[in-house]
Amino acid sequence: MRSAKIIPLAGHEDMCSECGLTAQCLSKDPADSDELHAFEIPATPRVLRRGEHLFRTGQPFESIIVLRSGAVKTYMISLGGKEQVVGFHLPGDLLGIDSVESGEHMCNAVALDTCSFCTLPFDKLMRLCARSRTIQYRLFSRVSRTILHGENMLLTLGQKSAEQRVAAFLLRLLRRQAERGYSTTEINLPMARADLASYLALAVETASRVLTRLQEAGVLSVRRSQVQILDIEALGQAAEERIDDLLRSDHQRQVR
Amino acid sequence: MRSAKIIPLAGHEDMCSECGLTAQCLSKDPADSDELHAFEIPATPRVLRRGEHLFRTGQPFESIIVLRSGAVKTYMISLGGKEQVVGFHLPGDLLGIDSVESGEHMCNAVALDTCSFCTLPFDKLMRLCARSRTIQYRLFSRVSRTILHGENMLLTLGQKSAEQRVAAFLLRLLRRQAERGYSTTEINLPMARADLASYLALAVETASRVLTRLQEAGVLSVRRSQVQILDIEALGQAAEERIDDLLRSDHQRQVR
DNA sequence: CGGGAACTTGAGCTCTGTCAAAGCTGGTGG
DNA sequence: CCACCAGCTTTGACAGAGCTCAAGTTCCCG
Repeated sequence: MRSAKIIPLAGHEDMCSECGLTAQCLSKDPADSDELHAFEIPATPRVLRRGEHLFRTGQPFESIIVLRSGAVKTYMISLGGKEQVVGFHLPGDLLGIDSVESGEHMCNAVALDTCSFCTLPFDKLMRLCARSRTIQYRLFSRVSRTILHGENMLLTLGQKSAEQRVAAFLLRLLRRQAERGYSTTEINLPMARADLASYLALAVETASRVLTRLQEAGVLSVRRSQVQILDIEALGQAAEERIDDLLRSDHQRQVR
Repeated sequence: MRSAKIIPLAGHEDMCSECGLTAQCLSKDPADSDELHAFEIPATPRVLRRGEHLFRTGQPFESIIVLRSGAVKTYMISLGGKEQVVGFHLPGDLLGIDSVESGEHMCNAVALDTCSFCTLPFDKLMRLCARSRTIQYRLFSRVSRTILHGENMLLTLGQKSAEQRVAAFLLRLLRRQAERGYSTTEINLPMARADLASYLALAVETASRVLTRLQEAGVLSVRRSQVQILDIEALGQAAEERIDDLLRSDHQRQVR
């Protein structure tokens, strides 16, 4: 096991205000950023490289983690010793909320590429919540979204075929990228096929074959981790999902 | 669609203090019960009969629901119009937290038998959280447990066979009954086979066959919704799960 | 007591998993 | 700078767990 050397990010004392993630993080309101600061939140941002762990099962849970850049996968080890991926996380995502009750981490989190993150000590966060309604509400919103996403995963695993699952997965990635202002035609899969497959409850070979099939059908073009979406409508059909305006072919962002 | 007639439970003005669920609900501390009261929480408990809905997809989300008795299933309808069960809920469980972000219910909740529940207006609950650290913490604990359970479901669906899933499901039910002080040898399945199967991402026929097979193996005895556990160790093996002391054959409760 | 819903059982088929092998690729060391 | 190697990915062949369709059986409720 590689040990996780956590590197403090130099030269950034006041990250929250210059984070660029404020819309993704706990509060949109700059005023709240001061509150975060007053509560000594966040601690100095850290950086990890690919393969290093943010935390492991059994370690004491003390802080919620806010991912600032990079990608992280969370996974559990079954009694049989096999790995099961339970989530992929992008900048702005919160990690660790599943461990509040037990007080120790219930899964493992590993960097899929170089990533940086803030740690919000949970007790401080709780105190802050009691003071700031905005932040309290944002936090519950996030948690609510997490639970909802889990329910949607159940629906996916319960009703969709291998092809539909992979297509739906790609759509979700695209949507998340769109929300963050990234490309809606190109995906750089940060995870290995095995991870993708595990997450979707498929065999690696099946996941691979599905991607090949989607490529042969002209829906997309894959080369290792590079995925070009050629026909988003077709991808939507393959997933049996509606594709929202965020992803429509003209790629116009809805402005309100 | 049957309309949900919500019947106020007569003759109970101060339910929280006589709820008997305090250990399951938001606070163990009787003092906090006063706080709940001071915030006009809960509203008058309600009763629903089998088949009636607590809420439906798209209805405005205003209150968290605490189930007091009976059993409830939550489900979503996929684009194809098929029903997907996403949860079964027992007394003490919280319903609706997945809908905070969107402001409207994202799934349906229906009573599997006669059940009673309290509604906690979410805004009042938020204000209460800001005042009582105990309740705030308990609420986050619950939410954390919910997320963790979702992750465990992913693990189950990703790695377990039909037989293992059914066995694991029964074990979980037993464990929940044990926590609530009910039998650890007998289960009265409140849901139809179809619901059970949907939840475990199986066909009805498969679920049925698995139960038959477990019966033939002498692990349990099924008759419609009545399940007698004959060999809990064998059930644990069938589920590939460790069985905790709560369920050990002597049925002694661990006292600390 | 009868009808319908829920459940079980059976037979056949298909999707996906498993096993095996070959192809790529990026990183490392000579 | 190039060659090699380990790990990741793809492809192929095959088998089997679980799904589908269909027909019984049981049970509940009116």
